[in-house]
Amino acid sequence: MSNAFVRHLSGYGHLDDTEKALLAGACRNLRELPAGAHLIREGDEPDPVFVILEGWACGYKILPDGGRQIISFMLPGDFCDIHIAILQAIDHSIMTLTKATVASLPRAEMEALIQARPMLTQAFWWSQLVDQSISRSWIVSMGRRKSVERVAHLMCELYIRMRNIGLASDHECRMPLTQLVLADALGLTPVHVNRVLRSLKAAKVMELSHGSLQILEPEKLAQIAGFDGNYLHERVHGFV
Amino acid sequence: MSNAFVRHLSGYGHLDDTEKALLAGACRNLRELPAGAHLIREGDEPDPVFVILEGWACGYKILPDGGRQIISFMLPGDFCDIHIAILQAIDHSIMTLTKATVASLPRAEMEALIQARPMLTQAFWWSQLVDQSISRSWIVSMGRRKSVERVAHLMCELYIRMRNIGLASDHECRMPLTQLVLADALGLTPVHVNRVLRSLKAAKVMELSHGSLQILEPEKLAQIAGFDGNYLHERVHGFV
DNA sequence: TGCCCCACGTGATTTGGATCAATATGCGCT
DNA sequence: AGCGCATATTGATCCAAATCACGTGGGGCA
Repeated sequence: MSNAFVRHLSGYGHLDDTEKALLAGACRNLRELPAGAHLIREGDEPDPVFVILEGWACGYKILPDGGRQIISFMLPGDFCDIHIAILQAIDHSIMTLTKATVASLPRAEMEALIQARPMLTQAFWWSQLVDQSISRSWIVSMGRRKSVERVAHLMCELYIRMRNIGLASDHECRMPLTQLVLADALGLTPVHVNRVLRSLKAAKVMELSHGSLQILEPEKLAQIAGFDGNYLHERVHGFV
Repeated sequence: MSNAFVRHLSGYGHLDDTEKALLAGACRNLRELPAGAHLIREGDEPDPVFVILEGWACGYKILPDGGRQIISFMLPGDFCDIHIAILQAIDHSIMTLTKATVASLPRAEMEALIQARPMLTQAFWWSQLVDQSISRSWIVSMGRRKSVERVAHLMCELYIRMRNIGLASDHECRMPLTQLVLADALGLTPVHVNRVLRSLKAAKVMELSHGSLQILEPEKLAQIAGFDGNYLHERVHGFV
């Protein structure tokens, strides 16, 4: 399990082996969850931080009118709810999108680790900066891109993230998102997401089906998306 | 200047006086800039972090088609481009929205401070978490809220942030945003922002004019916005 | 084997906000 | 005082995406 964790540990490349081992060793309570299980639900008591070892999850908020907006995707190696654990305020829920293996890192362990190894605080901070960049690129998508461009952009982002943790082969990777999930992430309706996906397939640019993505014309896709992957650092380079 | 800085230093309430003084003391090169001046422009060489002492600034990205999306607002006491300084990648520009007084915190100073005082790293991290919450609430707005709701939500956010740094009086504060800026932040057109503002004024809910905001019916506004300010922590409570 | 549920697919219609097109209005500068 | 530019206002028209309505197909389960 440590292995799976350390292998995928993204954004933490500047940690030394001792620190990675400490982090991995502090994880408790390894569990396998089905798709659609909640790690955290608005209104729960916050406590541990979750780490995803296998599978995908997403964070989302529900609006007064019942609408759902997905605000983040979490892939293997990602920490799930640092926000919630640190700020002690649950302002969103987290749900698995696939069968997933997760471990929890109890608050007390995390505090102790951070005290012992200041470098870990930096690692969390930097990882947070990457997440922030992703959020901001979503803002740009939602604010200024049309539906096809949004879909294309998200596919680019997720493909690169999968590649960065070694889970993508050549222009192809697992992409376990239903059209409904995609719609809730992109601020569109499932109906319209469907039409967009068909048009991208018809244009032989990319195809998303049976939970996997095939990029047929990478340059074309990136161009439609206006995608510049610079904000997705495979690892954050230390500045100390 | 230290005074102005420390007074507004938001999200850093758990720092002790020594640390606040260190931070303030490390700032160099105090300057007054006119409205519309760039602190950082995509393509520049990254180096110092900027701190805003007086005035407002915003971060934005320009799209291939020339469109602009504003991704953040920076108020007095905010650090401007930690992203850029740390990740060493300039993926957005930062511009003043008003006449502003800024200081710079050179990278070298910042490194030294962080080394000397691990608590500062935590402060930056936590502050980052608050920023992230703001970004996520923007994603929700852009994805699932209609134009009036978006405008209302942004006004609520900015009013509370101003209040948190002591710059708002009772349901009234400075809000130096043109309708064009508002449009670029909310993913709308200036024309439509205009109509929304007039309708809110006609409904006697709020009024935005001459660079200042008056909230006439706070509950009504919050209700329209679906606003829950829990994510805007005046200060982050330590978890160590 | 058949039923049900959930994800996907597709047409017809509606609508929120964009776009286009003119004016106004205020404000710094000479 | 008056010119000139940036910002605000308002109407008419257009269009991307929502909404509504219905059909399809596969996979788990009794």
